[in-house]
Amino acid sequence: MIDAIAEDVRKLRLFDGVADTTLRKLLHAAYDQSFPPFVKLVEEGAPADFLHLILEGMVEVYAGARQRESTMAVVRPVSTFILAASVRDAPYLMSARTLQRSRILLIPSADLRAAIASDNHFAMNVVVELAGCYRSMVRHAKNLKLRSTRERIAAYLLRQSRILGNVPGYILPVEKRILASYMGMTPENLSRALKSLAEDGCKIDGQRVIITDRAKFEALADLSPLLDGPDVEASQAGVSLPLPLSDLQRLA
Amino acid sequence: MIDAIAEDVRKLRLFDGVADTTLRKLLHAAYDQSFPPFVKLVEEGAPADFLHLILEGMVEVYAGARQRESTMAVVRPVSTFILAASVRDAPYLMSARTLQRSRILLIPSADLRAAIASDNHFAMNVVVELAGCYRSMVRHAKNLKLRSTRERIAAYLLRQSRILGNVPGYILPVEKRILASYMGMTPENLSRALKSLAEDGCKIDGQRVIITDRAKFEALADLSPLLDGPDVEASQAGVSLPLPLSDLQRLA
DNA sequence: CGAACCCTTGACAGAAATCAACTAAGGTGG
DNA sequence: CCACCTTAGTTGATTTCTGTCAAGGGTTCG
Repeated sequence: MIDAIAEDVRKLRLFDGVADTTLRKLLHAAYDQSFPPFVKLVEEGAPADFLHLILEGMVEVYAGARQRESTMAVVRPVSTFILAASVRDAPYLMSARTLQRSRILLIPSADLRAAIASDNHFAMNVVVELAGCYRSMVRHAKNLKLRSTRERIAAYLLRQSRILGNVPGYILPVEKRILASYMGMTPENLSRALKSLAEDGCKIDGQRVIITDRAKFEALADLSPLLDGPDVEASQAGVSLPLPLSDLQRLA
Repeated sequence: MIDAIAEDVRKLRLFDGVADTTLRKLLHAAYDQSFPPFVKLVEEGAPADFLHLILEGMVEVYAGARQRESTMAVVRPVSTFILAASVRDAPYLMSARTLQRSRILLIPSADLRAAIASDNHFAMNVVVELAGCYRSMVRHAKNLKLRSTRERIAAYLLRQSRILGNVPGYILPVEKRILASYMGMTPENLSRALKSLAEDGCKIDGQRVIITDRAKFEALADLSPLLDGPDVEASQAGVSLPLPLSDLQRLA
């Protein structure tokens, strides 16, 4: 079992170059489990007993307070989520639920901390991963505070295109209501804003996005590495922007 | 010189229990420098050549885009800022400037990374520190997305009171325009909102805050560890909420 | 076939940004 | 020591934006 997991887990930057003994210690008490869609994996406020790695599927990380709820990230393979709570042995600050059937690897937080303490190389990987998570969250906050809703949406849509190789069209990777929540607006507001983007060079038809006037749309989105991240780093970040890499998302 | 610094630096959780040899390596090429108020220490987009530690004074961490600008944090001694960029050898995502005369310790990022790689204990400290920074930024984002402006303000004001030992009154640690920016609103809006809080149990007179009806005000603020942090953790986080600990801030 | 649920659209109310004017306080230089 | 200047803060009027409520279309799934 460990060997089967190890193969998938090796793809993770977090374990890159880590000694086999460390990996074995991390995996010996780990669970590799498949969950149906819409299952709550993590409850905010609960003690962080496990580090979660998503191997397959899609997970929404969200937070709530006083009836309200907001999507903080959508995580796709292969990456970790809520690493920070695990290493700190602190309560989760965010909840998580599957959006699709998902395969999740659960590593006991105590084992994680032990591995950090004993394996220098692994510790360095955790540092880099955590720093990436932090930078993702900084970008998220910056987006909320420095861009208008139309700009946020345009930046998001153009970013997706760029990640897929500057394709002119693609399919939205997540439901619009989740997108709306992620970007800090209501679904109604997103709907209206998307419609209005037609005059800025981007047409949205259902789940399909078509960039009709790239130059004009780029001017509105005004992508910047400091707000949107270099492509490379985006895929390193554990808790990051939705990363639509599956074939399904390419426009037919 | 190193010994003089080492004494101050030892207060930092980041260096707690770290071997003297590591500390010496970190400090041998470090600068310990005093800056006047309103000096830019860090420019976003620039390569992260140094880890910054604030030993005395007050530093504003902020970000800009397209004319707009937003305060992301106000940092007080003794803590680090922009640790993530340093360990990743990546461009700063945020700028920083002094708000008062401040004493800053600058440690070359390369030395920092070398120390992480060679000293396991230090690496663990960095992991914990970074995780704290991450959690602070998550809380900041959650505040923006889950609370209304009045709630954000009330939570901030009550948090300060709590940090100072549940005092009924105190002096605001930073200018209101910076507070407004930090909380994602205009100064005008903050001004009006502050005034309106009188009917919710908190009177603001200039820089002075007086909680007149604690029960009522607590109900509005609705503090939660998941949004505001436990007192302990707040002071651990490197990039964190403004922490008004100086005597000046206690109400006469 | 019906029941959810997502998305859209419209009408409205509320909140926030903007613009402008004014006050107050602190610092500078005569 | 005072006049002046700069800047933070406040207040008001107005516009723009956003959330809310309500209704209807479309899809999926039992």
